Amino acid sequence: MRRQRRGAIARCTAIATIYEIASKVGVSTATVSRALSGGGYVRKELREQILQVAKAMDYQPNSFARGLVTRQSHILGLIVPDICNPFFPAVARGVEDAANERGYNVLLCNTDGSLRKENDYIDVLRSRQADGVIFTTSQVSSRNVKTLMKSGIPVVLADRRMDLECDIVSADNVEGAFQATRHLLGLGHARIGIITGPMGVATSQDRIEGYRRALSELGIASSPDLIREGDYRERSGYDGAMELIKLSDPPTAIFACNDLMAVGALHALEESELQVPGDVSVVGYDDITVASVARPRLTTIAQPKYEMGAIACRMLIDRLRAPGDPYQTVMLRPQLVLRESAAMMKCEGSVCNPGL
Amino acid sequence: MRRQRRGAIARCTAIATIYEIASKVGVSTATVSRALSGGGYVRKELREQILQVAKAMDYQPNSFARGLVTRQSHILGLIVPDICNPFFPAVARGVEDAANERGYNVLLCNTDGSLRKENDYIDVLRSRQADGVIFTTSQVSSRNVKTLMKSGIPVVLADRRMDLECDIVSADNVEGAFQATRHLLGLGHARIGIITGPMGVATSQDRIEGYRRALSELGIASSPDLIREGDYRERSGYDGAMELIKLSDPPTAIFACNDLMAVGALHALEESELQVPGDVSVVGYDDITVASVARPRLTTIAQPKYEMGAIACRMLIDRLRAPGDPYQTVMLRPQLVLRESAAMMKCEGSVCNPGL
DNA sequence: CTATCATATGTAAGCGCTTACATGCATCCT
DNA sequence: AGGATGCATGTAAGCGCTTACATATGATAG
Repeated sequence: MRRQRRGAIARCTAIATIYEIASKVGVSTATVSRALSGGGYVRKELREQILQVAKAMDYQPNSFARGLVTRQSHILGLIVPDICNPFFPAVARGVEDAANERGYNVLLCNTDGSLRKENDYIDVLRSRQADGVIFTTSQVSSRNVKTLMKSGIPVVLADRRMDLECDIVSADNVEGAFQATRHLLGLGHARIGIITGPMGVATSQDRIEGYRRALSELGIASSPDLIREGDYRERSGYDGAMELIKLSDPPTAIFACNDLMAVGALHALEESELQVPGDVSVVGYDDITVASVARPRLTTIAQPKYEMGAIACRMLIDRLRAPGDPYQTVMLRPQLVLRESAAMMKCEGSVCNPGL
Repeated sequence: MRRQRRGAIARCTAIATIYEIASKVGVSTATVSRALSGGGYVRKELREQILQVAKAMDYQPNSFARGLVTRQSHILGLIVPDICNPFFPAVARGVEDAANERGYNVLLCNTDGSLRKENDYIDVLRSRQADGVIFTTSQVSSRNVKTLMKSGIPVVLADRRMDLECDIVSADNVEGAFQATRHLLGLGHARIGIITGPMGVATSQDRIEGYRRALSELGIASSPDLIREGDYRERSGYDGAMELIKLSDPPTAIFACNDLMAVGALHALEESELQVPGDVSVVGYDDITVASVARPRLTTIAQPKYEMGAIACRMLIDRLRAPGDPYQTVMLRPQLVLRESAAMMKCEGSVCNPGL
């Protein structure tokens, strides 16, 4: 006993189907489908008539039905720790713009760095047949990435490394930290403190590496008491700076591994009545909005956030077309942004370090 | 000639289907479906066995197939002008958290205030059978909202009004501006400049209204030359402030209708070597991150951004269950955040305005 | 003049799932 | 005993779409 087709019942609120178009035009659904998709043979006038009727009915293809047969969702998952973290909106924007250009949509997934939430979202994305996933989270569980890839869902890692072969786009953190440190060295600073991100995270390691490399290039050994571990939050920048300036031989410059911590450092110095950049120079990392609002304005390393998102997204979509191609790593160049928080070291009568 | 079922061909990379579970357990797909969904009768041990097998196969229901028959996508569209605008990440986060709690996912739609992009996204959302849509855009075309509602897709407006019956959640902009202005009045300021948002937008109108109301409560007429139209961007705050201080009888306080413009005003005053709050007090609106980073820290009106998103989302989901219920408007209370950019007016020998 | 081919359209299967309906069995009531 | 009821399971239709295949027609080639 056949149930009646929905098309037969007038459901004025719902969206029209190709059945309705077909019956109105007097052709089969196959022809309508061909006319709408542009594939296959359809007489020119017929196609135009169909298009016109579809438009008149305000037709929109049901993407569930379409996805079910084509096995493509045109959905991309974007996994971020927290969109409220000022670093990510620009990345997300880059992803979205690139996705839209190619007819994809973005499902936003905030994980708060929680593995549980990440796992849940992986299930959601598999269930929704996401065509691909972009990870920007700091601690990717490689298990989840593997699960996705095993399910046939390609993955791109943005600003992240892993013990796993896959596509990666990243801003060169070693290079960025190197630039920041060399800039300070060039201004005559020799004792440069660093407030790092969490040691467990690859980006943190890279930035420390860049810092070390710049120092050693000038034959300066990096002293452990000048290195403070932070957690990328303002408070830890404040604390780190406080510790550094209380050292018996305090640094004349501080490199904070992100802007939020740099702002914290600025506050600590302000409270301690140290002038920035008069007494202590400060350099940040990321170039988020607050960097140009803080007083003094932060000299910082700009990351191409938007581009990172856009490129990650394009890599992902390219990968969909060429699943077999070798994995790529795209390294973007961070850029030093000169503002007022870093300046030439004061020479108090004694010898200045030679500039770079 | 029947095509072979996919289930028959081993496709190790793809996700298992209920057919595979059914055949492994030796029951029909209907029973599997019932076991997984929890509806209908299934013997207890059988259900457990099915659940176990599903787990072992790492099964995830195909949401396309499911959506096709249930006519529910569990997708909510979130339309924002630009997620990079610091106001929106928190709203988005609120939406997402509330959505997740109830098993919904969020499709992020940046429109840049462009009607074309908005139209495109409306089509996408209809095509994807979105269960509901949240608008946070400043200029909603009521046509699009109507289109959605006609397609049976409920809509909630966040921080927005319209010439249309629908659910609305909003922070009371009249009240917020009133509080800001009254605070300045209370500090002894009588000449208070205002830098508004674009006049075409309802929120701007409301904030002007609040400003006027606070002034008239003390019998002060609002003078047109103290009102400058801005566009919610930093630059226009700078320009507006510059114009205001060049007045023959310049204001002793400036109320900028958002923090970005307030920061712009701060820069203008700094450049003009006017002390804030010594010479001029400044109050902003929104309480975005920069408000607490700017020097002096901005006294501002905090909007419950996260709550606005979360409540909008909950209203939307409630509406899905009760399509017939009368429309609601939820008004949230903005809150004055006291920082350092506004202070008691200097009394230069002459008469002070009486505090409030 | 028939074989070949490009064009144009229809038929119907099937994507993976839910669910109305049918069926079967045990239990319980009158 | 016969019917009603609750539980457990199976059968198969159908959600709206794409697409392989069948079919038909006119044009072109040999």
